[in-house]
Order: sequence, then structure tokens, then C-alpha cells
Amino acid sequence: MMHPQYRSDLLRMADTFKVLGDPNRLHILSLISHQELCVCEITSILNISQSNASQHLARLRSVDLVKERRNAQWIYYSLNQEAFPLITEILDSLPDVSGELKKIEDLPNHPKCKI
Amino acid sequence: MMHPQYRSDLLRMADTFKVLGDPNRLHILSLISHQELCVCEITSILNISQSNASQHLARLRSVDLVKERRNAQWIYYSLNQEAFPLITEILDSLPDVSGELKKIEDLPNHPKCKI
DNA sequence: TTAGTATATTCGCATATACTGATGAGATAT
DNA sequence: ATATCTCATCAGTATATGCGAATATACTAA
Repeated sequence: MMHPQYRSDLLRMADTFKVLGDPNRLHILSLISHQELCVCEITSILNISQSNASQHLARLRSVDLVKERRNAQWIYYSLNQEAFPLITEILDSLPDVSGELKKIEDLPNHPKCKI
Repeated sequence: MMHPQYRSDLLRMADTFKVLGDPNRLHILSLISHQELCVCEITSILNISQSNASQHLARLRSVDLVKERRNAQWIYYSLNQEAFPLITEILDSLPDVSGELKKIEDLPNHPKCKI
């Protein structure tokens, strides 16, 4: 016989937790739960390569955990609470990283007017 | 400079979610959140090898998600809510697998008296 | 003791993942 | 047009993971 029907639900949930199972992605989620950020800001705060940040964001996109909004060259990412309601409680249980949001003004070539 | 101090918290949380990021382990957790089970019961319900079940349980142990209790040859696993309080809400959001617990009586060499 | 059962661990393989560096695509500015 | 900037994707590499097979360990019963 085939797998019971809830097997696909378990698979989908496991995929989401797999995406949550990386400290850099948890860090990104925690940051963008406070305010939307563009990739270069995330790259700068986490101190990782642009390529690496972009790949982490692709994983977060793949399970619909983030929303994106383009403005000129910049693509702003923010948390998508709707797709996975539990994400709010999960992020609340993480250590507070909001202090890192203060220094993003000092980035070179930082977008001043975000409209 | 070194990593900020919350980095280790993010790492620990990521490790936990990494363990949750597998459908068989979610299945096991969901089962033992209803009642304690020994490894051969888990093996039979999930229809996986004994070695595989034991390895999944080792991963669950490594992040303290399960409790174990030995009785004769059998080792009974149950959910450890204390180590990760969010686990209860996570398991509540999973599909119901309690129907699978009814058939464990029919297993060959099944322990009758669990004391 | 020996045999049988239950569980854990080790090894090897195939695949997945995290990362770096290079390239490509889209937008802005000159 | 070229140059620059932001971001995505691809290729390659090192490590991690999931699994079966074989083995080791722990307990029970005769």
C-alpha cells in the first residue's frame, strides 16, 4: 500500500523545519520580523557573502517564509506570517537581535529614501 | 571581533529545528506525544529498519527532545516537553497520527505487561 | 552457560547542504 | 552607449545527513 495521506503533511512540515535549521536563516528571520531589510543590509549585519545571503533567502522563499518587495535596485525582504502561523512564536523564543538594526544607517551606498 | 553572545543561542535553536526537519522524526514525536513507545513499536508503525529508528531516536536524544525509560529488554521513549516548550504547539499543528497506535497490540513478541 | 530478543553503534554509500568564487540579469547614473 | 550597483544563479568543494548492512551491547529465559 501507499503512504497514508498525512505523510505529505509531515514532509511539508519537515521541509519548513529544515529551512529553520540554520543559525543564519534564524538570524535573518529574526531581523526581518522587526523591519524589512534589503539583501545588502542582511549581508552586512550577518557578515556573510552576498551569494550566501541570497541563497539563504532563496531557501526561505522556497517554503514561503518571506515576502519580497522591489524598490529600484533593492529588494526588501520581510517576514510572511500567514504561510506559517507558528513562526511568530518561534521567533519570539529567539534571542533579541534588534540591536543590530541600529547600525544599518552607516552602510556605504545605503538607500536613504526607501519610499 | 568574536561572534556576539546570542550566536550560540541561535546555533542551539538551529540544531533543534534541524532535528525536527525530518518527516520520520516528526512522526515519532507525534506518536510518543500520545503515549510512550518502545523502539520496536516505532519501527513497526513507521515501517523502517530498526537501525534507522534507533538513529532517529539518537538524534532526538541529542537535543533532549525525548525521555527514555528502560523496562527489561525494552526501552520506552516519550516526549520531553520541558527541554523545548514550543514542541507542544508544534506537535499540535501536525496531522493526527493517533490512529496508528491502535494496531501496536498485534505486533509479534510485543511486551504485554509494561508495568 | 547458551540462545534469543531488543536496542545501539559503526561503516559505507548516495544525496543534501553550506559555503566561496565567478558569472549573469536588472536597475541607476553618467 | 559604458560603468556601477544590487541581487540571483551556477560550478565546485567540503561537510552533513539518511539509510541499509553488519556488528556490538544489554537484558531475559532456559
